[in-house]
Amino acid sequence: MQYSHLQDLNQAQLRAVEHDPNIPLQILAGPGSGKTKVLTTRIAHLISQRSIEPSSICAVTFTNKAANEMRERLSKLIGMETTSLIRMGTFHALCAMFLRRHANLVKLNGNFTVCDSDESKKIVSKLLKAHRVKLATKAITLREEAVLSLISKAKSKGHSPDDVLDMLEDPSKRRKAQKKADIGSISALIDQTIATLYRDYERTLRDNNSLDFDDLLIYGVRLFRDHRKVGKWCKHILVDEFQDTNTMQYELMQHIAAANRCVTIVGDPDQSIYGWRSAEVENLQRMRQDFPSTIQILLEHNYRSTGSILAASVAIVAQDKSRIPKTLHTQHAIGPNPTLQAFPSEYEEATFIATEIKRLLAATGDMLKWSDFAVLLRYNSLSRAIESALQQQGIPNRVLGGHKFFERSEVKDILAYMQVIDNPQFIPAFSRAVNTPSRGIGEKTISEMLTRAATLNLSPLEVAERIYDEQMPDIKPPVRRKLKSFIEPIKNLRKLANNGELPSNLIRTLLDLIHYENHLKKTQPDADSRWDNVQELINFAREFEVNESSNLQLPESPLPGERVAGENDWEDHPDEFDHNAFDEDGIAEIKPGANSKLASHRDTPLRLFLQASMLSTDVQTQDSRADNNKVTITTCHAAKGLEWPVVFVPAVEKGTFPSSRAEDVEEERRLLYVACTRAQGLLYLSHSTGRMVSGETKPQEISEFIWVVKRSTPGLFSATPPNLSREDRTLLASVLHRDAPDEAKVSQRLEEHYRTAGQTSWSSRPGGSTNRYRQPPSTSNFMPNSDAALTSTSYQGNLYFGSRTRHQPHAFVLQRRLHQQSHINPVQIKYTLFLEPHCRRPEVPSSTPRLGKLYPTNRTRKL
DNA sequence: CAATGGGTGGTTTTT
DNA sequence: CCACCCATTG
Repeated sequence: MQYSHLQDLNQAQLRAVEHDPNIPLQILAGPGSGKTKVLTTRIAHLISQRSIEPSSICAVTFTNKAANEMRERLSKLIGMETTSLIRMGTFHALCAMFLRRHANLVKLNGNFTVCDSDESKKIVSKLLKAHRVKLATKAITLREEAVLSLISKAKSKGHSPDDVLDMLEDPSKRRKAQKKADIGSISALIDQTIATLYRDYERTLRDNNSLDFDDLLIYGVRLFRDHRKVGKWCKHILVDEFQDTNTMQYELMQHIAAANRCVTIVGDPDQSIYGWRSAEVENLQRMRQDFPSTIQILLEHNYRSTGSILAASVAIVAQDKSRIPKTLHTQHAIGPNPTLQAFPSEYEEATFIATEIKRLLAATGDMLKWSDFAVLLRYNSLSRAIESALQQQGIPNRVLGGHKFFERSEVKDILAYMQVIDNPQFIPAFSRAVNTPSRGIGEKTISEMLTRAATLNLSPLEVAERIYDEQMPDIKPPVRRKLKSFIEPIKNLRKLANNGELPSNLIRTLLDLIHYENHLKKTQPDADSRWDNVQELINFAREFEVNESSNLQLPESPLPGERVAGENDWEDHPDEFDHNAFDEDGIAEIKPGANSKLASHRDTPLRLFLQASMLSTDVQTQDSRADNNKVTITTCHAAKGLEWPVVFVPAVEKGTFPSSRAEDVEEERRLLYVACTRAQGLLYLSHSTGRMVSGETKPQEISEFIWVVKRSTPGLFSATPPNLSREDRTLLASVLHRDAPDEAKVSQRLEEHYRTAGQTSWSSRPGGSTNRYRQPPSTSNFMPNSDAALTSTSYQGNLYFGSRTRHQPHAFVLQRRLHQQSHINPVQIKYTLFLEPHCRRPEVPSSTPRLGKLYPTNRTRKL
C-alpha cells in the first residue's frame, strides 16, 4: 500500500490499521473519528502488507448502504477488481448467499424466498385469527406487530419455539418476573398464545419454503457452526457497528472466524441504538471473554464537527449515568453554538428550517448547496410537515427511508410474480399474483386452492395449473377459465427464467403479458407515478445484472448471490468434504461433480435478483441519480454513519425524544447523540410547543434530554441562529475542507435573499396568527368547480391537491383521476381534497377546471 | 362470490 | 395516506 494512505492517519488510527491480524482487535471509535477510513485502510493493509487474499477477507457492515460506501472507498484504495473479491455485505446478505449455496446442509431448499416483514405480518395475522375468540373472552387483543416483535426477539436470542414452550411448561426455568404471574392468568395465556403462534409461524415459513430476516441469521449460524468447511475460506473477519450486533450475529462472527480467530471489530457503545432490535452492546465485553487476547484501540479524535457541536453532543450523552466516560477531542475551532429554538407549531418549525436553509445558502455565498443539509427525525411520519415546507419554498429534497421502494404495492405485485416463478411454494406471492390484475378470483377461491395444496402436498401454483390443465376438478364457481390469464404468463415466464433470462426482461415480458400498465391506469389514481416505480424496478434489475454479470466472469467473486468458497473448496479438496453432513432426504447424493450442474440451476439470475430485492431497503431512483443535490430528510437511525455540513433535528420534545413507546430511555438519549454528531458545521435543535398528534393539536414540552443540559450548562446552545459572520464562514469552510466563500458573492446573495424572502416565503409575512395556515380565508382559495372540463362523459373522479408521494414529489399540483364507469350518471362526481395545512394557494394547471371555493380544512375533506 | 367505494383508525426506529 | 372493515352492487 502506498505510503500516502497511511500518512494522513493519526497515531491511534495507524496502530489500528497495522495491528497484528492474528490478535483480535476492538477499535472503539467515537463519532467522526475516521472509523471507516481505518477499516478500509486496514483491509488494504491486510491485503498488501500481510498477504491475505482479498477473497479470504470478510467485511460485515450494518446496512447495504454502508457496504456500498465501503466498497467505493476500497475501490479507490486497492482498485475495483481486488475490492470485488472481498466478501462484503450485511450479516443477512452474507448468510443468504451462503445458504443458497449450501442449503442442503441445513435442510433447506436453495430456492427459498426471503420473507419480508409485510408478509410475516400477514402470516401472523392469519394465525392470530384462530386465537382471537379465545383471547376476546379475556378482553385481550394482540396486535400482529407485537407478536412479531416478540417472536423476533426470541429468534434473535436463539430461542426456538420449543425452547419457549419448555420455558412456559417448566416454571423453574422461568424468569422471576414471570414466576409471579399465576398460571392460567392473563399473562400466562398471552405467553402461551405467543409461544404457539411462534411455533405455527415457523411451521408456516418452512411450508412456504421461506426464511424471514431472523431465519437468515439462525440458519447461517447453523451452517457455519455445523459445517466448518463452509467458513474455511475466511482468514480475517471485520465487523463494523459492532455495538449493534445481536446474539445471532455475534455467534455468526464467532463461527466464521472459527478457523483463524482473526477478528477486527469497530464499535462505539455510545452509538448503540438498536437495542429494540435485540442488539446487545454486551457483545463488546463478550468478545473480550471469548477472545481473551483481544486488544482495544481507542479512536478519540473527532475530525468531523466543530468544538461547540461536539461539546453539546457530549453533554447530551454524558447524562447517561451508566455510560463509561470517554473523551473526544477535536482539532476544529469552537464555532457557532448549536441553535436551540422553540416554535408554536410544527408548521412554523418546518417553515423556519426551509427559510434558514435558503438563508444559509445565501449567507455562505453558495458555498453550501442543498445536499449539504439534512433534517433528522425521530420517526418517519414527522417528515410530512418538513417535506411540505420545503416543497412550498421550492427546495429540492428527498426522503430516505419512509415506505420503502420494495414495499410499494406496484413493486410487490411484480415481485410476487417473480417469486411465484422461482418458488411456487411461497403462498404470499401466489395469493397476491393470482388475482392481480383482478381476474375474479377471490378470497374463497384462493383459500380453496390453498387447502387443496395443503392436503395434496402440492404447491398452490401446481393446484392452479392442474385445475387449468383439467387434471383436477374445477372449483364450485368455475374458475378454470379465469386462471388462463394467470397460468399462461406464468408458464411462459418460467420457461424463460429457467433458461436464465435476465430479470429485467422477465419483468418487461410480464408487464406485457398481464397488461399491467393498463391495470394501473384503471385502478390507481396516481398510475403514472406507480408506473414510474415499475420502471425503476426494471432499472434496479438492469443495474443488478450489469454488476452481477461482470462479477460472474471472475472465478472467485464475492458479491451477494455470487458463487463463493464452497464449491471451489469441494473441487480443490474433495476428500475433505464431510459427506455425512448431508441430510437424509435424498439430496444427500449431491457430489462435488453434480453440484456444479445443480448450482447453475439454482443460481438463476432471477433468484439472485429476488434476493437482492428482498435484502435491499432502498433503491437509487433515476431522479436521484440525475440530480442528487437535494436536502436529505431521514430518521436518526438511518443517519448513523453519515454526516452533513448542516443538520436540523426538529421535534426534540417529550414523547418524541424519548419516544413515548421507548423501552430504554438511555438508548433514546444516545439516538439524539448520534443525530447531533452527524453535523459538521452547524446544528439546529428545535421543538414545538404544540404538535398535531393524530388529528389533534397537543401541547408539547421540550425534551428532558435537552432541558437538563440547558439548565446545567446554559452556554452550550444559542437561542438564535448564527449570523454567520466572516469568521464563522471561514471556520465552516475549514471544517468542510472547502474554499472560503467570496465576500462579494456573500453580500450579493444575502441582499438578493432578503429582497425576495418576503415574496417567496409567505411565512415571513407580518401579522399572521398561529393558525392562519389552518384556517385560510376561504375566498382566496380554490375548490373544484365541477362542470367545465368534467361534464362530457360519465365517470367518478377524485381530485387531489398534492399527492405527496416520495417518488413523485410534485406536491400541490392538482391531479385528476377518472374512473371510467360509463353506467354511472354523468352528474355524479365526487372529489377528494387532500390539503396540507401548508398548502395555501396551490398552483393549478390551466388545463384543470377552475375552482370555486375552499372549505377550510387541515384534513381530508369530501364534497 | 367478487369488486368497489366509503369510512375509519392509526404510524418508532430496520435487516 | 396506507391498510382494514363494512355495505352495496354486479
